[in-house]
Amino acid sequence: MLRQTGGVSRIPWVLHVDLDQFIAAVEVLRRPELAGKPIIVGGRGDPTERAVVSTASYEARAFGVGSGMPLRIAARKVPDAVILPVDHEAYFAASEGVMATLREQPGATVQVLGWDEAFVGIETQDPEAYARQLQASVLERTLLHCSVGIGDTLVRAKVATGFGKPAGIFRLTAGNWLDVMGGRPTKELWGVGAKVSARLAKLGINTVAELAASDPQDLIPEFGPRMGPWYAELGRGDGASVVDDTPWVARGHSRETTFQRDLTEPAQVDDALRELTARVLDDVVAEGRPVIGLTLKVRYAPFFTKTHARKIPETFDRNEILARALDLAASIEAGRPIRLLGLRAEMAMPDDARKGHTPTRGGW
DNA sequence: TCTGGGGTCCTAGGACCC
DNA sequence: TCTGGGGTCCTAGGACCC
Repeated sequence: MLRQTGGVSRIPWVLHVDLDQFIAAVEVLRRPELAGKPIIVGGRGDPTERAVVSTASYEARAFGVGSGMPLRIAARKVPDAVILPVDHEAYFAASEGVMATLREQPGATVQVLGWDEAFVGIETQDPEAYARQLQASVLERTLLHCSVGIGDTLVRAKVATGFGKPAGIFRLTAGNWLDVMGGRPTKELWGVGAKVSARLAKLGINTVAELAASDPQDLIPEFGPRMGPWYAELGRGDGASVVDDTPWVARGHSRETTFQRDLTEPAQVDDALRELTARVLDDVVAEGRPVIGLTLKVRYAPFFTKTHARKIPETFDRNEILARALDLAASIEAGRPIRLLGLRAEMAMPDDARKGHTPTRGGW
């Protein structure tokens, strides 16, 4: 993959750029007096409500607070915390500035992964120098710090970033992957969570090195024909190395509501569903593509989730879709208190928009 | 008084068809 | 009386990510 350009050999690299404590950092930018304090951002900023932590500043993380934690538990851990409501517009605006800066970098192909992270594909002799320049540009333009992972595959670049935090740079390639990651638990891999790591352990695979050494065929009985071999590849850090800036096409839209008090009456469920349907369909209308399926998600108290899915004809109008949603609600278990209701509309895809079938699950 | 809200993709099993 | 084999579609649920 070496390419000669003007007598200088340029090598393709994947950079993974990740903003440091992004949401908390954006809040500090508009309220500088918060710098250095433990900040927790989540829900409406009220720790007595049902909500979870979106981001905690490093000062709050020192108390054991992390994203996904119930807000009231987090508040209990850090009595002096500054607790702020989530402000999507502000984070989106800051994110736009960051991504625009990345796209301005010479020769960069940018694949956005979320508000606060992106892959950047480049060809260079010196990826560290490129990364430092990129960090400086982002800081100058947005006043935000980021860490950069350098890799020869997407997976290695993504994992490398964790070793660069905060505000640093780290390189992971086929050459040092096993030295750095081999002894670590499989759960530290991007795409392996609690459940999969436990199933791997059942097969005697506990570390990344053990997963890397496993025969992909041996993983098929446990994980299926696609995911089995994919996990083995993940253990080696292998996989795609091309950053893809193809514009993203949504597969569907969903809305969820967690009720501060559990719903108990069918009429309450119907009302909530009418509202959710209206919001989901507004999103779908903006896309201009027909709805081909509905999924109703119900979380019963204390913590048990059920989904009900239905295909629907592309020709359905708003009223027919609402009727089908209410119909799905009829399958809800009567008498059980309901904590959360969600509705997802799956949309027909444009003809050429289906990408290749690499298991990705939310990321790339 | 534990548990967000927005997504993506995979798998199993039954229904159905030829 | 016994009960193919291959394929596709649909539903339900699982897992993971930011």
